[in-house]
Amino acid sequence: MSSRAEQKSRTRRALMDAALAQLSADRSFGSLSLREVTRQAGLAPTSFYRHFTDLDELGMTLVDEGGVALRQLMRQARRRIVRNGDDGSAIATSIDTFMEYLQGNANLFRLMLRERTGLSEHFRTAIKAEIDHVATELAVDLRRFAAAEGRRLAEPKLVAEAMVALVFSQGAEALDASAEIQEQLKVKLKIELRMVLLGAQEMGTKGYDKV
Amino acid sequence: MSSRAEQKSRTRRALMDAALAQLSADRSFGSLSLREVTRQAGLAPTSFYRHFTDLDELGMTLVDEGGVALRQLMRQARRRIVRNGDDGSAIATSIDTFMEYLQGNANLFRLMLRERTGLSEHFRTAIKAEIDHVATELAVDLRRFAAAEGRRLAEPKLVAEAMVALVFSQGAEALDASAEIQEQLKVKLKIELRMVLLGAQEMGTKGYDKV
DNA sequence: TGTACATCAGTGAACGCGCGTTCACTGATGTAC
DNA sequence: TGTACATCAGTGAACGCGCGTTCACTGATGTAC
Repeated sequence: MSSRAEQKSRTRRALMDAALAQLSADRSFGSLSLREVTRQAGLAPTSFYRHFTDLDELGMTLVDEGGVALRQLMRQARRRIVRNGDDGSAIATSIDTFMEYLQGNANLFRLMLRERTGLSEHFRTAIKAEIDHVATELAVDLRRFAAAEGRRLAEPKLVAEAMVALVFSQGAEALDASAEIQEQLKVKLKIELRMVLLGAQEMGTKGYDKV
Repeated sequence: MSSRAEQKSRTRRALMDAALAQLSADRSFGSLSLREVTRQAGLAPTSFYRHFTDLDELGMTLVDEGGVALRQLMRQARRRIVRNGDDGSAIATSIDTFMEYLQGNANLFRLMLRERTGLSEHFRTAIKAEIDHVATELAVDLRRFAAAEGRRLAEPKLVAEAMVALVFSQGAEALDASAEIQEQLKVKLKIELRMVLLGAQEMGTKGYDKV
């Protein structure tokens, strides 16, 4: 890459980081201003247009990045679980991996969580697609684990969706919590996920009793 | 109440309704403007100050209203369940009640959902408190139901929190969905809640096996 | 290697706009006698 | 009931401010020969 192109992509990155930094304060993406973002990146407002047509385009780029990071997270969790062997702590390992990821990508995650119910249809759809992707992959894993243990699991996709919903819900709380509170959230989350999995196994084994 | 005071409270209501109406479009509360709200309410911008010191005060009033509505919802669901007798469909009845409420108070619910992860610490704390209140009440009910049926239920509070998280997560999706999709979401939600409850009963009966 | 020209990331001035807030006001409603 | 005065919800003009966007520019980097 030419040094001019390198410089350009560095600046582009600086703009994205500036936007993420603003999100870490109590800001929704929709309340960001182009001038603030460029100011934080140390650029003139007009320079923004050399990189993005508007803030929404920058936002969608960040959502894409969040999606990529989520998939990395899943892969890493899977690798760790396999490495550990099946010592029955797949859930705990996944949660640990998730929480580590949360620490390292807090602002990216904040964007996903905040705009999932946020401003624009466009954003919401994109984020929903990323989350759905995670749930689908998880469903495949759950099916595989259940089969490997010779267990029946009712509705693996629903189990996965419920788990993802719970993880994201706790994740939102964990974002600005102290390390101590985060530990408590991990314990709670672990029990909640167990309940879902156990219930699904029961339903898979004994059929859908009314509750 | 004097007619002057009545008129004043009508205007106050009009401002709150105008803000809620704006939220129904793709707007987060933080992106509302005082001028837009007063314009929609048919008032001069300056009139706003006769009713609220700023938009945040109006917002907190709406959050309070959302909390009241949530409690009404719980009471209504409980009444219906009792009326139906225990035909084993307590979950279905609760979900139906919730979805009806969602329809009737869409904008209020949107505010709660959107600002739960949203702008200000102040808002988030207030909304979290309302949701926690719901979970606590639900935990009491769950404990009672379980006792009535002579079952053990592990961690009723966690079960309640997981259920509330799932209901709110699906609620967010249901908000702008078609009637058809909403039916699907209800079915999914019902199964997910069953899983949690069944799993908790298993854990209550057989102890906390590792998963 | 040296020279002449093209590209293009970043700039600074300028624009019109909607914003929140202030202020002194108006006139209907409420109150005291 | 009638009169004089007080209250106060709602107003319109005005303010300074930060915003997004346009435009013509600069000067370093890249390219052709």
